[in-house]
Amino acid sequence: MMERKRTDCPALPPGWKKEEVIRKSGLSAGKSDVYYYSPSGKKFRSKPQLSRYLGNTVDLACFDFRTGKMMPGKLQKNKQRFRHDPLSMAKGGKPDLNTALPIRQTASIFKQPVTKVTSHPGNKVKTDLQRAIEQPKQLFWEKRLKGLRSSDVTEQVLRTMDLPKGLQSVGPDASDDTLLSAIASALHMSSAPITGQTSVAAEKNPAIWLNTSQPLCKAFTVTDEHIRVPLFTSLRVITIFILIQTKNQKPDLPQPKHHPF
DNA sequence: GCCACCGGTGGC
DNA sequence: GCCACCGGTGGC
Repeated sequence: MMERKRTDCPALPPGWKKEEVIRKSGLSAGKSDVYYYSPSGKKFRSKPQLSRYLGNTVDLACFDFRTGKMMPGKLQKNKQRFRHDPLSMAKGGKPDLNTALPIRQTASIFKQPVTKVTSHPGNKVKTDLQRAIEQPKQLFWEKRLKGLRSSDVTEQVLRTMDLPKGLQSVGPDASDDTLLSAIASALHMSSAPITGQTSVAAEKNPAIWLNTSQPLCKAFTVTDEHIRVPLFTSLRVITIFILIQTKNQKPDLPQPKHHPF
């Protein structure tokens, strides 16, 4: 039997292999089928099947099953509709109770769900539709960014950016270090305006009042003075403020595809 | 019973 | 018309 090669597939986690098999006979002779093999050897013959298996751990939205590559930009046609969207509901779907685990916010390019810890496995979860629709979020996830440093090609650690005047962080164990990362992340991950935490109560009891769609940063206003800051202090500080301003004016700016860290 | 392989078809 | 997806089955 001819040896068919299973090749590594860099778009998938380590250990996954891709195989292409040419049809030898029949009406479809000459066409090919693409299969994937998990590290444990399980065979997959379609994207939906792969998607069901990988769940939240890998985002296959841009994954092209035939070529095995991520195709950024044009999101691959996504027949997988969410069960709470209007189109699916019209077709008689049931609301999604959304028990899927949220994605861990890390610097890794692989998306990992948070770890579920169940102290009483026998307990039934009460359904609360209102709550079930919104995706749970990790509070204070920016703390993970602490201590991350960027370096140049020679692995020389780059000097950290100076913080713009007037920025203050919010929450336990907050530092300038994480504040900068938090703002940079917010700029990259959301197309909404970045305002910081506008609720005063967030400072007293962040666990309850924190706005999870905003970085752990006290509310701030960008002034002309910020932008007129002398050039030598830091070009990048100016860049960050211009980014904030631009974004607040035009929420539709195209966003970078990659996390900054 | 398993699975490699090709057919059939729904959705575009 | 094409093709992604998956059903069905022949050969083991």
